[in-house]
Amino acid sequence: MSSDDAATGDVAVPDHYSRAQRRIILAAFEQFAQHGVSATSLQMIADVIGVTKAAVYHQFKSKDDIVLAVAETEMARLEAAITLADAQRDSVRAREVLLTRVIDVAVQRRRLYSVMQSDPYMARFLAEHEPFRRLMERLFAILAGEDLDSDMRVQAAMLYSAIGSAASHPLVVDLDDEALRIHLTQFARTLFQLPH
Amino acid sequence: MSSDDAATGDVAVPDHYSRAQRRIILAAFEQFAQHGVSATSLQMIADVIGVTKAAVYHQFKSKDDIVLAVAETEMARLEAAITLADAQRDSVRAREVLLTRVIDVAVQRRRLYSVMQSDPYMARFLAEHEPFRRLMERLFAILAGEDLDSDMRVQAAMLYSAIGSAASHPLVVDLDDEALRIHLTQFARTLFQLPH
DNA sequence: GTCTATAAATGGATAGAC
DNA sequence: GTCTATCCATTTATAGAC
Repeated sequence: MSSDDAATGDVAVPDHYSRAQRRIILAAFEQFAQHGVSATSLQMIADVIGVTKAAVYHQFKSKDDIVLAVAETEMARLEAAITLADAQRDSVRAREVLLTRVIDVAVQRRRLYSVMQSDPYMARFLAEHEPFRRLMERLFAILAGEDLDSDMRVQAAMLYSAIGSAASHPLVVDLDDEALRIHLTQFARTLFQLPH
Repeated sequence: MSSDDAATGDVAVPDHYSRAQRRIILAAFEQFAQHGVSATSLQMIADVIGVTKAAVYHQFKSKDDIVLAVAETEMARLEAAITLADAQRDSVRAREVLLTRVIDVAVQRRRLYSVMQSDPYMARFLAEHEPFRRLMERLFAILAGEDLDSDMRVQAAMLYSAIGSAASHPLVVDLDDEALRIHLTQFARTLFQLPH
């Protein structure tokens, strides 16, 4: 049920995962964010849900499959933002919309988001994951505008990673969502008035 | 010998570590950068140096002690930058000097640097490490200027984490040091012309 | 300073009962 | 879908010889 989805906050978990799988995905993400992927054992995930390791293995045949499911879930949020941006009439508006959405996601997810961007295991995992690479291609293409200049793509990549790291910085945890959103927006807007 | 230090690039390794300990620190950092702290075992570190685990344990009594030594080594670079900045006559120059040095360190260290800023294990470790917290206090105080406004400290924290993440982004690995330095400098300068 | 050997715990993963 | 029980590899860490 979609009302159930909204309540548990797992709106973006792809349809093809069962209820049991979703509980694992959410618990895993929680632990990944707190301890990092490598330091999170299946036992820890099982403990959070209140089942045994074997029950977890019944839903996912390996730890990497759980990492993949977590990645897919988070990628779905980005995908939605990119698709919305692509639907805009001009590239300037597309960039505007994408930035707003990316900042929204970064604010809502905060520490969770940093797992995707900076966890060493996740980074390696995503680097070899084609769908993720394509997603980043699309994202940077929109942020860089029609500009084929490689400098702009570097700037876009820097901006994107900067948003993620700035949103999850310890000094920022005290800010409420609205304040953080304002800071990040100012941050991004300033950077895009680049004298290039 | 200092010529030896320069050759092996371990200039910043604090004096009180022996040659054997330095080799471990350098090897550990290498592995931390590649696999993350949690995913790096003492066996991996020992293999890089070509000794056994027991030899490593003879130099450091626990893995956390190695993490600490790595952190101290990297903090020494930051400390040098901050001390130099503090020696400037006015706060504007101090900020200028600090930014330049921080960017230098970020460029030189690149992927190594991301361990300090984004590795989940290291982040937890440093969060409870008083000397590191004091170092960050000093750094943000200089970046924020005399401005006691908490907004400026947030901006400073964002800028600092942004520099680190931007410097270690995959899309940036192809850039040579000079190009990266220019990008990061432009990045930082743009951000500090904030309309506040 | 380095080695072999080993302890004790935990990791990922599987078999088979309920 | 969940459980108990188990396997095997690897982990941190120590003891004691050279």
